[in-house]
Amino acid sequence: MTTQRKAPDAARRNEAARRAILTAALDLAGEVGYARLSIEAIAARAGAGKQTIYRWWPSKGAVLFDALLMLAEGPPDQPADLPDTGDLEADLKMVLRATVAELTEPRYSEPMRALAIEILLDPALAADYAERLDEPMRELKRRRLRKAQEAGQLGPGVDLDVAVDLLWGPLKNRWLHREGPLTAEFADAVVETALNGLRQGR
Amino acid sequence: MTTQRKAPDAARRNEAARRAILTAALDLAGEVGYARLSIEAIAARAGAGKQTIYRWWPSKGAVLFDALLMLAEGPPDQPADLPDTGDLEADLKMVLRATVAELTEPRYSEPMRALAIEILLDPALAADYAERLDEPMRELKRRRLRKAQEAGQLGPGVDLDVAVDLLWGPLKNRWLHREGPLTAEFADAVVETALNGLRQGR
DNA sequence: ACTGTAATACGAGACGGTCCGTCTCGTCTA
DNA sequence: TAGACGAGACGGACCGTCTCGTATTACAGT
Repeated sequence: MTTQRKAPDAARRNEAARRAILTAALDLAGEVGYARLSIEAIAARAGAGKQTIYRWWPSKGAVLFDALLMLAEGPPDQPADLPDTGDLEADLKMVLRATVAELTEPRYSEPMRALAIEILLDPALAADYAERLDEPMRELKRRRLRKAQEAGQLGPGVDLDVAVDLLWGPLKNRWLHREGPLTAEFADAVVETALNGLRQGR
Repeated sequence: MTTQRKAPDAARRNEAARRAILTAALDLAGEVGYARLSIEAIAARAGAGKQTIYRWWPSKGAVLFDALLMLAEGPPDQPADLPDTGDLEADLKMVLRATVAELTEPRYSEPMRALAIEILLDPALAADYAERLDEPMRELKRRRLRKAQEAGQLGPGVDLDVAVDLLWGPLKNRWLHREGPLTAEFADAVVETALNGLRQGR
């Protein structure tokens, strides 16, 4: 058995300290970016001891992850499914535009970029993120595309994972690598081009 | 005027030290990955003083960049253009498969991932990389696609930058985020799906 | 319910460690 | 003889662990 460092007692946890730490992490990530985001700075800003952070989170990335989850919990608008009006192109444009808006929103953008970078460096965090957020989201996307495929709106030979990569990959790339303007127009162009194919154009 | 720290005399540069440093950086990146790659370790491995590194490179990422350029200079197979046999699909598959092979090659993969991460953290390095490698490569890709478009093999409304993102973006994503197996089959699927569009399937 | 007690999370910060980027040193070489 | 070189000392930033009192909390026993 793994010699488990005695687990802290969740019942006695200080909720105010938890929120202060997550808020400080979010604010600092937005202000100074990933490169200068340190646990010491988070603790100082939150008025917390470093040990309080190390007691409840395994890494800086885990703090950021929780902080972003907290931020997303404001309005509990967690959609159980992607929109399905029957018009695949319109639905995809709506979803990708929403993704663009989210990735462009200043309050989210820098902390999310910091988290994305941390994920590249930390396999454990990557696994956690994949399990709790990425894979569920991908499953929603696959499901919507599968329904379209069953309705004959998608070629029967299309690999749904490839389709997801084709639609969402370009957005993620532009965002993470700051390779170009991330606009609703770009989202629309990606959807149209992916659906119709390069041969056919828009 | 910017108070320029007096530039070192390139004529007196020790070529052996330069090569030792670049080789050490490459080896260390492959062995311990980005997270534990330090300038101190590079200097120690190369038998060089730290100052020698700081004298000639502005950052750890710049060393990695030069190291990879050195590695790529073995066989000077720099293609001035992407292949054009007239068969766009076959040409694209060939190029994307080559990209997959390169990103999969153990000797390149880890150092390139380390460089990619460094680029995310260092705007100056990002600009340098974009100017010296990424933008020229993108221009080659656009050029090949433009010829296809002029030959009527690509829809006239297709934005060539979107097309490049659609074709190469999914590969880059899978590679950097280790999101799935990076195989020739995946490259082929991306090319086929992007060309024919999701509606049409393969 | 009330209160006493034992447990423990908390803020603060000291500690040794790694790595940073700068700065001397002699030494060697072009 | 000027300047690059290897070596490494230096102060500083953070790391992750630890040890302090202090303050809260869960859980008695009445």
